[in-house]
Amino acid sequence: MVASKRYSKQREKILEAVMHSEEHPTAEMVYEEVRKVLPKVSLGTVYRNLNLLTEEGRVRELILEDNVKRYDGNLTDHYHCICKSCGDIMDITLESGEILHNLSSRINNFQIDDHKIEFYGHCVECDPENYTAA
Amino acid sequence: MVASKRYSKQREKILEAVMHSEEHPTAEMVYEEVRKVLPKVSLGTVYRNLNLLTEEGRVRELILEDNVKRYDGNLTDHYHCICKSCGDIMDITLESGEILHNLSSRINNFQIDDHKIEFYGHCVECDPENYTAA
DNA sequence: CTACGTGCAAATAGTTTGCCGGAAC
DNA sequence: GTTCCGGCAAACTATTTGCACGTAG
Repeated sequence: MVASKRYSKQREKILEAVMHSEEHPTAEMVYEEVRKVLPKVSLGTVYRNLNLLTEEGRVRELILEDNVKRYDGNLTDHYHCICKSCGDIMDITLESGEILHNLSSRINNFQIDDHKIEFYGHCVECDPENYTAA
Repeated sequence: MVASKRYSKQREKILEAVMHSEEHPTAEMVYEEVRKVLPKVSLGTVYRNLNLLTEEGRVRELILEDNVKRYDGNLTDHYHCICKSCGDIMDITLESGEILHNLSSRINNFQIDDHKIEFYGHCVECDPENYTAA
């Protein structure tokens, strides 16, 4: 049987930090945030709890091109846009999910459970000129 | 001006190893492969040259959920299917590229240059039952 | 001959883990 | 009181880098 999870202030604050963040924080960033309210928290605890919360499905892990784990408190179906200039990561919701699923159901020899899409480009702040051209 | 690249047997063999591999090898795997023909090659050299070849666009870097960089000698537009059981990574070519681009052009405040899709699921070898059910 | 590339080992970044004391229940 | 959890530091994994020597051009 699975061990029951006890309450801990650390875990609570770590979850809050992810949920309240808009910036898909790394473990390090969560650590800095939690430290503001629990100055004695350790980085190890942050890592342990982020893994635990991920396993429980309370947060989502994100691995992008920089090979650093990021965390996302948004549990709804969505994709990500990553700005190649400022590194900003924004959520987008596209109805293409179904379309993709339909398309991909045609793939032979592979049973698809899930998919992941990332868009790379530039956000308005970083490249406003492109918007007139497009 | 960019420094000109000299020939080196190591670089040649490293590129060959990636091109001839079907399994999207990690640096470690490329190292083992190259060691068969150049036993004195060092891991540092493999990393240095994989980065160089990536910059030159001669191979492509792949970052999946496991925090390890992989390399792909297939430079054509394609996506990846990752088997959650055996970890096998297979290439697929989908015409959805255009469809996706069209869909995604509707995204506001973001100029999309590129996108990346990964499918997660099970390959035939790992889950043959699903194919009768579907 | 003059860089550039390699081998080697040390350094770094991100993450995990063992141990012991402290908190939850 | 028992068991889980956190703090700390050491360990680990993947990758990068400095240096002295070798090699391409």
